[in-house]
Amino acid sequence: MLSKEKTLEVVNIMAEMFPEAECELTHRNPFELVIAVALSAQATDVSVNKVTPALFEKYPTPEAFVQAPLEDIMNMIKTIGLYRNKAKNIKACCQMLIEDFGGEVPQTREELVKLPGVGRKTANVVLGDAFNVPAIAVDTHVERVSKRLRIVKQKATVLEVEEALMKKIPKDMWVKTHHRMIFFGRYHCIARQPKCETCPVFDYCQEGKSRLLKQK
DNA sequence: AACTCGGGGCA
DNA sequence: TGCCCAGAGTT
Repeated sequence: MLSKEKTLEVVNIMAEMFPEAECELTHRNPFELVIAVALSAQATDVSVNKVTPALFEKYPTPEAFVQAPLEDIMNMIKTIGLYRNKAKNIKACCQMLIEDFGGEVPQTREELVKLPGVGRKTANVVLGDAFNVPAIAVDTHVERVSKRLRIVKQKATVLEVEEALMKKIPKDMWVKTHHRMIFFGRYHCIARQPKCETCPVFDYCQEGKSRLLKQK
């Protein structure tokens, strides 16, 4: 496995690659962030950003979503896939926000994951981006990059990835690290065709080396 | 741990 | 055409 020191070096190199790396999901407040990130499950950030502006303009608050016709929400998010469950989750989520949390987005992980459609990953994004609470959200990019670099073993679970990153990276860097790894995974260490030939962290990457050997 | 949801993007 | 996408919920 990649050592703590080298993991930190790798993250710093990623920071140089994407100095502006931040959440690409459009959001103006914690509430919109919760909904937008929940909608992004198994969908691209690009496709989510296409539907959220109109959605939040029409339904800006939990109260508005609760009163909205389910059919209309479904129709407005139809292009992102999994839209039936997601539309129902939005309404149920908003209902719970009103009934159990006074209409405000809760600021602990235990409370956040109670919200329908909000799992550990979404909760961690909200904690980090909306409330500045240190957390590492492990999505497909973070998981893939961590495994290719052997920061964790190949068969590690999502939770094990999160724990390993928390152990190897200083707490005050958690949120930024998460964004940098996502950018790195999205634009460089791409799932199907990683750009190993031009990769700044190639020297640290076990999978990159074996992949290049295989090509010959 | 494995399975399902799902339309759109891209090769 | 086939594979995958800033996951969550259920079994």
